[in-house]
Amino acid sequence: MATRPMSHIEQVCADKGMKMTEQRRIIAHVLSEAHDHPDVEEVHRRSAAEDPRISIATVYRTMRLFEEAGIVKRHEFGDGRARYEETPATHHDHLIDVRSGKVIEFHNEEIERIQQEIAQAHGYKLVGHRLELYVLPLDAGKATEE
Amino acid sequence: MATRPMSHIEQVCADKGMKMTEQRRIIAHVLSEAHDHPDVEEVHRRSAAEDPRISIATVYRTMRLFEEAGIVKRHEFGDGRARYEETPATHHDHLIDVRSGKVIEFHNEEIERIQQEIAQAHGYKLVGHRLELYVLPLDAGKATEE
DNA sequence: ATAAATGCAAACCCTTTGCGCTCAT
DNA sequence: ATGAGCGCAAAGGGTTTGCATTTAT
Repeated sequence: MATRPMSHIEQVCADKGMKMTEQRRIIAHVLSEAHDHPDVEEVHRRSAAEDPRISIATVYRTMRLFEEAGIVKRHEFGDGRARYEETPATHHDHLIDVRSGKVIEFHNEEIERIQQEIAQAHGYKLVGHRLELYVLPLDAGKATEE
Repeated sequence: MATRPMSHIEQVCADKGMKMTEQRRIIAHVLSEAHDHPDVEEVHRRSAAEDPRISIATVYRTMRLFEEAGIVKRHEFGDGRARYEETPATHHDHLIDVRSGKVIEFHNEEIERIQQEIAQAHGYKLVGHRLELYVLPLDAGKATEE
């Protein structure tokens, strides 16, 4: 109902000729605004805040749709549920503070290059990779497990 | 019953003073023999082949026990279930052929070093990482998705 | 008008767990 | 003997899905 400007993702969906329901519009907006890596429940929470007539099933279906369309990227940071971010223009990997759960993005050209080399050396073509660094604050050495 | 030689893992368990049931002995043996990355169901299948009186619940409990004791390493290669390998003496990462599911181990000192540097540059200490390369055979460029 | 999308609740998959029985120590 | 471990089946958490209803086109 609100005629707010089209979010980036909504624009992409429209360009792809997707049927744009109010639910999709809202989820697209939520994801476009997100600067973190929300899980489905969180996306649902934020979406429901904009319009309560939206079910978690729809969020699941839409995340899958968006993922398969390359609109969002799914991550599994080891906490059992999937986390999403809008497909980034520039590739990056993640550094996860295991104490706070905070996620920092980084990119390292050298690592990217070496990965390619490794794949090729084994007779393969690199089609994807996952690199996550699990870390603890330097100033908090001992108090935690693992 | 069979007085076969102690598997490596069984030895480690014994050294740690664990109560060694026949089930644990068998699971330890299965894992010690495995040269792949079996999931729980597969570990159960192989264990049950040695002795059918072993439940999947016990396998789950034992995998968790072994993992927490540092005896095995758990991996999540993106297919939804956990996969295990005996904790390797020398650290390595994985290269996964997305077509066949084949897993190849590799190690690259340069990447390891850069990871440390990245963590430190962000004010963190690296406590773990996950690096997986998803690949396709060089000679099979187009027939598959993703 | 009509096929696609939604909401609801049931089902699924992997994993964990409560409980009474069994077994290693 | 006795507490840890086991099997069973039920429960849990995240995710998917069948079906009747709603909605974008």
